Amino acid sequence: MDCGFNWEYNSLINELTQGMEHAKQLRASCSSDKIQEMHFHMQMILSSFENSLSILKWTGSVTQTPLLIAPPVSTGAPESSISVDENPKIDDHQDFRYVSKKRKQMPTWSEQVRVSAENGFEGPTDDGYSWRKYGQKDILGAKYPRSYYRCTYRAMQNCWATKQVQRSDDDPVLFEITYKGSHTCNQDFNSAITQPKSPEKREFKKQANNPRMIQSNQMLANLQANLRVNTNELDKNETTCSFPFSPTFSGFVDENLHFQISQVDDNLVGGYSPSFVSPTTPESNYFSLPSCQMNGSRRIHNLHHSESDLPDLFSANTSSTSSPIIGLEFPLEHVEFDPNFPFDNSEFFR
DNA sequence: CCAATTTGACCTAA
DNA sequence: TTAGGTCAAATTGG
Repeated sequence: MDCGFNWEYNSLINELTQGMEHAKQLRASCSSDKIQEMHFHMQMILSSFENSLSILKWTGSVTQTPLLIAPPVSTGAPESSISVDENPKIDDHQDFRYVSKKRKQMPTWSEQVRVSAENGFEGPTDDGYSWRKYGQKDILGAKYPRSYYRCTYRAMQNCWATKQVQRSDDDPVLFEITYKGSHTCNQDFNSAITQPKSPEKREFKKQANNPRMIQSNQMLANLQANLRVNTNELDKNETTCSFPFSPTFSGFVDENLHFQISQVDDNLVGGYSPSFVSPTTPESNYFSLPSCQMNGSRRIHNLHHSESDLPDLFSANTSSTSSPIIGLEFPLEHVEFDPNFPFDNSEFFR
């Protein structure tokens, strides 16, 4: 059993274990009056079932896939481990540097996130995952540049999840976040090692004395009553969209966090998982164990985000991405709520 | 010093 | 040919 299959097996065990735990807690909640808690546990149980089924479906499909070929290990690029190309070129390093057909087949889904001014733009500062910005591009016809992020643990844990962030032309408080590929990393594990100060906090410190920022934040706070986090347009029409792990929960209000997770309607859940795509990158089926492990010599940063893109600060609202795949205890517990949320909103007030 | 971000160059797909 | 996506050297910042 190679590392990849091990991963699916462990994920499956993990999912089922979580499901059982939540079922137990649900049973306990039933004896009390905790409706919200019951709702939450029910969602988690459903999520566990869906994820488990997805893992099984995917594992089954992969074992029937003749294209799962061993790549040249030296490249280390994702495209090298599996290819949907009928004539995969596994010798040419150049062919693996840029987007391949396999990458294009990665599960893709979008979210529209509207800036919430509740609590003066306070909010979760991340979506539970660590992202590193690797590019920004001016897009033809778009007022704002598009930012490109990939998982921080790409090299460390061979996680090839990426996301693109595009601010809406018409509505500057609305951001379209496109996720490509699901996380195969265990960010819980990383976060357990250290919890460094988030870049948002560093950024805020930097900007705290900036009068313009103060004014902007005050003005933005005035929008408070009218704005809400919005994740309900998750690109239902995109047929290629497939989401390996179902949204974890929705509509859950955590009174301790003073934060409302946006509603995700039931149709959306159903529309997310029919065509399952690998919960892990195919290369994780090939690479041996070390690629799945942490590099202990490196300093591990967790829950950090770009300082330049607002949606990062709110993406933890999106139930679809808020839970780490492995080791999920309770995603909200890992969300940092930064009251000093830095937000370069100067563009609004030019 | 090290890690994250920025940004111009490069590559691919359409 | 060109727009979009990615790389990687330079820069920034803790």
